[in-house]
Amino acid sequence: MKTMKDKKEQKRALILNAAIKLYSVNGFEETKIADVAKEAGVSFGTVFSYFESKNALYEAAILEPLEEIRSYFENVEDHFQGDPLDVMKAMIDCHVEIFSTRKELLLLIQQVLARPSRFPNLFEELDGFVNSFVDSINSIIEEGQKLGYFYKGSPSLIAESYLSFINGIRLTFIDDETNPVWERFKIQALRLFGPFYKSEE
Amino acid sequence: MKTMKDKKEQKRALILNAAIKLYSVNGFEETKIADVAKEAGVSFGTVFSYFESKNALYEAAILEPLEEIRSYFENVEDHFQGDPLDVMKAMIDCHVEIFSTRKELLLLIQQVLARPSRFPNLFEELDGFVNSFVDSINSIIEEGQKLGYFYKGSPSLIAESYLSFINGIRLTFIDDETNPVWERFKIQALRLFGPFYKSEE
Amino acid sequence: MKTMKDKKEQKRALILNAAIKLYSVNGFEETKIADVAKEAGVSFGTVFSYFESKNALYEAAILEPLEEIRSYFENVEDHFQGDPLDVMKAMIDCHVEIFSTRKELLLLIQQVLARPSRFPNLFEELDGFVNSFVDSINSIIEEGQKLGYFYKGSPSLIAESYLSFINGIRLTFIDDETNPVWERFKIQALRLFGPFYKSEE
Amino acid sequence: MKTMKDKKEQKRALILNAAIKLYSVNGFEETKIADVAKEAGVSFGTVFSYFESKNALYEAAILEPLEEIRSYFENVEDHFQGDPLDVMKAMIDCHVEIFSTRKELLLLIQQVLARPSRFPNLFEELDGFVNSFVDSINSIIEEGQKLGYFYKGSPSLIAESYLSFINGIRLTFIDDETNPVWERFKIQALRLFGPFYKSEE
DNA sequence: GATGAATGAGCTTTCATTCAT
DNA sequence: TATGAATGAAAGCTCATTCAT
Repeated sequence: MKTMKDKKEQKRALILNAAIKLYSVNGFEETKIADVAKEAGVSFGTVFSYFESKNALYEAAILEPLEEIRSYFENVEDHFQGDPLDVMKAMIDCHVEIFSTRKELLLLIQQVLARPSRFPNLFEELDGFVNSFVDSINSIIEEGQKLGYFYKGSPSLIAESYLSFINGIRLTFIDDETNPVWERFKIQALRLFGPFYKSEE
Repeated sequence: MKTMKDKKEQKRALILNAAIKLYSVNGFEETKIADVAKEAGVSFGTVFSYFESKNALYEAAILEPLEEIRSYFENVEDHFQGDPLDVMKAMIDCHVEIFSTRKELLLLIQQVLARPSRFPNLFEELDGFVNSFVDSINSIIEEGQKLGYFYKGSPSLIAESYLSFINGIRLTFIDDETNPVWERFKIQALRLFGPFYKSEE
Repeated sequence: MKTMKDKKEQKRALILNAAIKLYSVNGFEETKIADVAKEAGVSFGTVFSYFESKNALYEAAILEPLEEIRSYFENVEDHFQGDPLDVMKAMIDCHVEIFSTRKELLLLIQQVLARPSRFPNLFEELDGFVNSFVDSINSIIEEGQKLGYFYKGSPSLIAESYLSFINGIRLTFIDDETNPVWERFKIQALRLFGPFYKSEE
Repeated sequence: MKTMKDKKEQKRALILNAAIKLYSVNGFEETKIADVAKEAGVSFGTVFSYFESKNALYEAAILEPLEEIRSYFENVEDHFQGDPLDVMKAMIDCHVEIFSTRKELLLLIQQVLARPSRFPNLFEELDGFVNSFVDSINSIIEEGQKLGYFYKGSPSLIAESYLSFINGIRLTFIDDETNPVWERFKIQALRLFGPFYKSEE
């Protein structure tokens, strides 16, 4: 009994991962369910016994991985301790790690952001995600501003700038996945918060 | 003779603009030639007398507008004079103007960047565009670094950061088109170059 | 042993009744085996342990109930005694009772009659049923004609008229199931045999 | 211009007739659009440029022929003149002609009547048709009753009986199309109105 | 050159049937 | 025996492209 449930779970994951891969590369319309099935190594009827429709599979391919990273954006204070500067540095490390290794998810997210009217439910979800993040680091930025670490000015401007920046990196340099490349951008991300110089400079 | 040529040119533009609008909102696959024809106010078959195929129309919809803005990214020194700081400020003004008003083009560009294998010719073209820009402002950044305006470090890192940033803004806040919103981001863009503070702060 | 056999019999009946209900309402094609299973309260695969195929289930759903009523059409003389007029009145009572309460069976029969080439075996069976009925009351009608009760003319014409009439009522007023409605048609059925007036008129 | 419109009209009729033929024989679900196309001698994409969907084609296949016969059922008084008896005889002649030659339409109608919930719009239309007919001959029957031609009793009972009768003939003896067969039933139809004998008897 | 009817490949989705458990 | 996951044939429908007018 246990084994059967596990097997089902496993097969579902197989399909979902195939979907994530293909959707992210080819987009919703040009991804064919037959291709997903082949990639997952199942017959294509099977895809429909695990996911109700092509649309439902797309939603799952975005929302389920989103859950895995949600906490690192919406509960920043829970994950990173220390003074505001340390928190931001740790957060940037974490986010850069996510953005550099999760290209597929970010591409999927971008597909949705680029077509709000086509995917209204998903768009709303992702829009909420963005807003939650901005809210989530608001007080940290304010504290950092008081301590003189960060630029004065609207915390949400800074938060939005930061998010746009890492998102922009991901989308503009789509082929770069190597860590050293991403490593270099961390200092730039930090500079959106305040006038930081690398110690060795 | 002249008039007829003009009329043809005009009809072609009608179709191309309709294509830009619809492709940018709906993507390549979900944009139907019939919809483009209707939006352009021409008959269905006419689209095919001006553009060889759906693919060709897509390429034109991206490459032709790209030409209009190319110069502002690849010949920065020709457009903006003064010391490096002034040049960068003017360039940011110009680019923000372009990015805020040309949402459609940026969305189209993103569609291509997100799917290199699907649109290899276009991708190569756009990849070259990015690299040209980075090269183009290299010497300006170096000069600014010498003058102490800008952060030390790889000029291309700074250039790439900047491009990613404005692109990220465009893509993350897809619905914002109002100028005031974009205005606020200019200072953040500048901060990727060096530790700047608004005068009123 | 006995109990197990009974249980099987019972489960089979459960499935068959569900099939009769759904086939009659939705027709052969639009009735899904999964729906039959759900209606019967058994699991999906179980249907196939009792009936070889969807086709076999359909045949059973028609032929088995048909057996229950066959005798009242093919052995009229055995069931109704008296002079021809009384026999016909009793027969009409009986048939109206059957047609008014067995809507499902009549709908199934009609599905077959309407598509001889699709269900050749079933059609032949039902066609034989009709002919048997016509033969079966032939002598009664002849006798009634001799006694002056019934119209002169071909007995089979009268028999066919009668059968068509009750069948037509059933099919034309598909929603009427109330007995009073059917009661009114009895006198009309009788009038196909001879010029009868209700006593109260 | 005229020619083109005519050609389109002609092709539409080709498709509609093929649909009528196949739908009536095979029913809605088992009729494949590909078969209709083949029967009509067009490619199957063409079917969809004349009719929006399989459903729409089905509705047209029923409602358009229905219009052709509607008047003979809903405007009985306009078509048949004379005393009530003559009107009824003429009407029966007309209706028998229609029912014997229009098997396909009657089969289609029956498909709808048998599945009200599947074809609600069509069912409503046809139900209205039946009621209109019953209303339409009401006064003629009443007049015939006053003149002593017809049985006393509810005119709508008689009207419904008559309609059920010819419908029942059509459906019970699906294969008979020869006129002589139908001719014999006319006297039986008339006997539902009153106690008539053929002159030669 | 402009039109839009005709075509048919290719897609998503359904569901009877099979079969391992 | 009972189950329900897996399969894949088959269907409706879309739409880029062709081409006769």
